[in-house]
Amino acid sequence: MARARMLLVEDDAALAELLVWHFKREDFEVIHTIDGEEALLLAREKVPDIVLLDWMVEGLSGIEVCRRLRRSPETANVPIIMLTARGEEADRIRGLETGADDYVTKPFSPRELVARVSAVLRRVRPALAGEALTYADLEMDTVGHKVRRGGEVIPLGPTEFRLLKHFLEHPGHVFSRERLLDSVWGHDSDIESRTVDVHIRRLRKAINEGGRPDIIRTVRSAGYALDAGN
Amino acid sequence: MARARMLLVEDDAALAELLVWHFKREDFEVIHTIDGEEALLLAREKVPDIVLLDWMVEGLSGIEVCRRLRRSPETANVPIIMLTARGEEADRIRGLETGADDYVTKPFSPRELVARVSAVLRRVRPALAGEALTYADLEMDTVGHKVRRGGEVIPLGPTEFRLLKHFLEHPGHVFSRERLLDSVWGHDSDIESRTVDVHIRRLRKAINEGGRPDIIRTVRSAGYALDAGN
DNA sequence: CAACACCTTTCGGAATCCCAATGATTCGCG
DNA sequence: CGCGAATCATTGGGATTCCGAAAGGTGTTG
Repeated sequence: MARARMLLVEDDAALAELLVWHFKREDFEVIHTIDGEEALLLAREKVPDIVLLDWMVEGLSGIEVCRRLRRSPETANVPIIMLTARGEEADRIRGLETGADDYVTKPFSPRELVARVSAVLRRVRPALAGEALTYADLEMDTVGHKVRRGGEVIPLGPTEFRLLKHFLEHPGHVFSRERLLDSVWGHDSDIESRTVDVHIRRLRKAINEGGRPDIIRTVRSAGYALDAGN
Repeated sequence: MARARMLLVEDDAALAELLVWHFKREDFEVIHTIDGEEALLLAREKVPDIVLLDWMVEGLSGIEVCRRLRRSPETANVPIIMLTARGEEADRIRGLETGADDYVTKPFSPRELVARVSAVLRRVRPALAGEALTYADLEMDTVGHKVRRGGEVIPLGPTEFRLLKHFLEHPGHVFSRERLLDSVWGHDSDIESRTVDVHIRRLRKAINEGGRPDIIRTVRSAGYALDAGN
């Protein structure tokens, strides 16, 4: 699954294509439109994680799109980066004061834009900027204490959460029950090592809900590991 | 009281004076130093709301200061804007990837810098930028001490108000009772952590009035978070 | 000084955890 | 291949921890 959903509003076809290519390579899901009105509809339909907005687009001016996005509750907190050929200071200030999070003037390099997008996302949705732990179709938001598989939220008890976190921090690595008790429970817990089995089972049950493939591998006489197969 | 506390790390005396003047006019409390080492000490002593950091300063390089600020838990989330004469793309990208929130190349106009600072603050600490805080259909007017949900005004006690404000400033983030006591009550309050539960309950009761969906999530053994689901 | 609003502590109930016993699977070896 | 031994999976119940609702306390205001 994509790292983040981006709405790109840009009427210069060549530039748009270039940006789409770059951000897709960065594992973004990019939705592109050239029209301001349509942008608002698209944003409402499926709220994006970030918006790149050209100052001059069809339909509505970029600044008006920005203002309307900010006014609507669902999209009020979506970060917006303005793209423009107008390098005038007054325009830049106006853009920022309208509610844009950043303002980039053409010509710019795609790599710098990627860096700026990352900087904004890091701030707004840390889970989207690499703060999240992922493995295969599993993702864990450590800050929000949330786990998803294939986009669906998975409820976990505290111990299962810590257990999965430990696995996600060392994917593929096999851990003995004793080491898991050390790392996940704490150095001084006098818990039966068989108890680990129980929590492994619960974790499996939770993340394999609905017939998904098991991604926890049992290594006989050694322990357990996170492993999607192959 | 000042709107926000700024730490300015800049060794060009003329530029520093200019910036101090501009930001004081914008009602910032500006603390100025020309030295990287001292900047770190000052930042730890009284955590600023935003840092302006010149790339080349005495003592340590700006980029090193940035990295160390990020590494220290108290200052890890303070927004940083890099100022520099080095306009090279590689430098800009490097600055952003180090954890800077924005990167401004000299020469720049003070007015634009003010606008960029405001844009970053609006994002990170909206309350400091005089902005309304919003999340889903909730909105808080920090200046007028008013909270609405779906347009309807919700009456809140002082503690519930501060609590909600803290959540709105860090949406999605799970906070332990201890951290909430620190952030919302104050560092030196020796209050039972159970008390937090009660205020959470009241907050819930108030904002969910009339059968609205609960947007405060309880994370067992971890704390609470503002979370609209999905 | 009484009424009010707000804050804190207490206590019952529910979610979660740990353990032990039983059943299932895998491995080693003749 | 087949049998025994070892390891793992599963289940249910008792103990524990943790959360939520009501009662009790404190300060403030008119």
